[in-house]
Amino acid sequence: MARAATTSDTFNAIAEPNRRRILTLLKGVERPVAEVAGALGLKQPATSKHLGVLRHVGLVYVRQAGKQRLYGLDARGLEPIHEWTGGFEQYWNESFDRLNDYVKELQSGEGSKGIA
Amino acid sequence: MARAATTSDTFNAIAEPNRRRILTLLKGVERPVAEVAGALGLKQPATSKHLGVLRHVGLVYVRQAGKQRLYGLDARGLEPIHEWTGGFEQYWNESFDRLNDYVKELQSGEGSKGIA
DNA sequence: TGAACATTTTCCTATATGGGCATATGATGC
DNA sequence: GCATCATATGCCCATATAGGAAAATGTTCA
Repeated sequence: MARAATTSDTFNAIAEPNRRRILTLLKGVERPVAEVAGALGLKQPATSKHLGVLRHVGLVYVRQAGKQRLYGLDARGLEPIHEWTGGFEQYWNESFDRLNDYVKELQSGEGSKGIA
Repeated sequence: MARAATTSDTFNAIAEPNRRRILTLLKGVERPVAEVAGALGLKQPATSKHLGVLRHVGLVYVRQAGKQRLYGLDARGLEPIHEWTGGFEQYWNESFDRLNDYVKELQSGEGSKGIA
């Protein structure tokens, strides 16, 4: 089984670097596809597909403005991810100490293999 | 070009649901591979591969303990993601208002196509 | 050294992806 | 309706995955 469809999972949607760049580009500003494409250095069709994925997971909305379609940010979908990672906050501080202890253990001799 | 290798990008590493479950399982507890596999309902080799990916991006460390290899959480790699999503916090509140305005605009008649 | 346990690695398959190109669809204004 | 601009879709390719099965490697202990 391959990975879960990017179109249904926000984590997967933002796993693609260009899509993260798009979200950043849309902070506070609505932009037409061509403009996003230019900023990314991608062809318009590729950009359109990325926007489509972001739209499917709801991170972006579109509205018609004349001949153009303006894409805008709907960041609400990022909150769950922020919360999920936030649930590890207590550990990424603690990690330092624990790993330091582990390194010390290695240096004192009886550790087994390499770290990481 | 396909997506950046999951082995080098934390965003990509946590895009896989089972890997997220693994990280959760390792909160505050080191566990041997077999135990993780049991909890996930995956075969041991598949689990080993997921742990390998997490190890490559540094979200997990291993240490030998007798015949077993105990995996532990190193959550530091999640902080950048927390920060990245945090950079959108001001927008996921604002989004409500903006989208509400948009919806109102649609209902009042002159909007163009569908939302989202 | 050899047996037994724990985990990793290799090989294989079905599937999903990103991007390019060419083309279809949609929207505007005449 | 028609020509034109803006975007979306269909098709193709090279590549990356997840997971299974089988075999290889590593570790402990007698």
